[in-house]
Amino acid sequence: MTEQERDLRARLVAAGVELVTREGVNALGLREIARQAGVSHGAPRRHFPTHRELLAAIARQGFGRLTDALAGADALAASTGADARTRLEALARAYLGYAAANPGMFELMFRHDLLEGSGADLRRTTLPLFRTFADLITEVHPQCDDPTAATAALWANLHGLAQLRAWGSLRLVTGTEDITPLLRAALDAHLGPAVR
Amino acid sequence: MTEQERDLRARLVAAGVELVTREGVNALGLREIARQAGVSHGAPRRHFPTHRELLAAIARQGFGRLTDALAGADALAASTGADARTRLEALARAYLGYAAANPGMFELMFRHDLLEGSGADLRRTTLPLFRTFADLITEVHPQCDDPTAATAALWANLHGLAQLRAWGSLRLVTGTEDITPLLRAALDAHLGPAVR
DNA sequence: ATTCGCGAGTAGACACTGTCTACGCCGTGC
DNA sequence: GCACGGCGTAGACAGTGTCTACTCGCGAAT
Repeated sequence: MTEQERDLRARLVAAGVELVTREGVNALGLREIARQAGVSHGAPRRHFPTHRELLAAIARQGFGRLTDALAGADALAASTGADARTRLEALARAYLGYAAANPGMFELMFRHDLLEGSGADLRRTTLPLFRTFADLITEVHPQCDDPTAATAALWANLHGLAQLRAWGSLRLVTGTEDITPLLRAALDAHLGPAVR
Repeated sequence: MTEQERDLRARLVAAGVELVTREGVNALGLREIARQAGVSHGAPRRHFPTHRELLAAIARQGFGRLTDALAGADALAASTGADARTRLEALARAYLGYAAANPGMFELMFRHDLLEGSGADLRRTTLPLFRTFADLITEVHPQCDDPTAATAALWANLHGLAQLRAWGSLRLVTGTEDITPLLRAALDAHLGPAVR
């Protein structure tokens, strides 16, 4: 059983991932994905009742890869005996790095109009990711009275940096493509300065 | 000259604003906007060479309203003799309030795939908004060495809160629809605690 | 005053999309 | 040996954005 003969369901998702990575989210037409997978335009219907459910499956793959990237970055940082603050910085860099390296996929993942109906499932896949952040936050801020709020606020900051960079306004405002000073400012704000 | 007889260009934009406010961004088909304005589907082409340029004009209206809302909130706070920190809080609330009250418009405003080509102009319209934030930031943090980065980081935090709330993940994580604790955490992080 | 030109809106064609339906095909179980 | 059910094909259908005649009305120039 070769690559071409796997389950059509997995092949369609793989074709979609390939497409969204190479051409962006508006190249993810149902017929285009079917063409990419080498089947007729009616074939996806046997595996996904509607176009949006296929897109949701593609986005799920993206969330999986993002979670893997974050887990890998955290494991790498933890293996060097880094403290919680440094590990959080590694996580943040991994989040922004994924968004920058996969702009089309990142856009799809948070396009709730395309994922409506399966959005609840997708949102749930971010929960372990969130918990990783929350655990490190409570380690950095032991006497924080609302660690969930602090974690959500930091996550929102990272997410906003990713989105505004993708939109192009950060380069307009800062004059450079490099957002590491912005990331540093955000981390310093939420976690306190790096050196105390 | 009645409401129905104004320039078709303005009427199309008004119809689009109405549509996106009532039905969301995926109701903004070119033919649908034309129907809403009471003209044939070819009429918009005389005023907007392509569908995206019409959408960009609609989004421009949204940015204008957002800027107005922020300016109004800042003026109101300033008129009561509030300090910079309180005015920044009012601005932040106005930003999140606009995003919550006009979810469709807010989504359209940052959908760069729909606004490609006119995106640069739209981004520029956010510059005065950004300067308002930056001025207040330098007032709160006089000896900040990079106020632009601090301002961009705060803006990204607000934007991320707006987007993640629209996406629904904040409610999943915090268990409530109220994001004021998150906003407070973000403001405390970037500006320091309210009471020093 | 008549005619010319042109801006503006209409209507239809075209290629494309997502969804639905009828059909054929092939492997499995009785 | 045969019916059946799952899977992919192919066509129809309504809808979309864009493009191209076509018409109508009005202002200007002769």
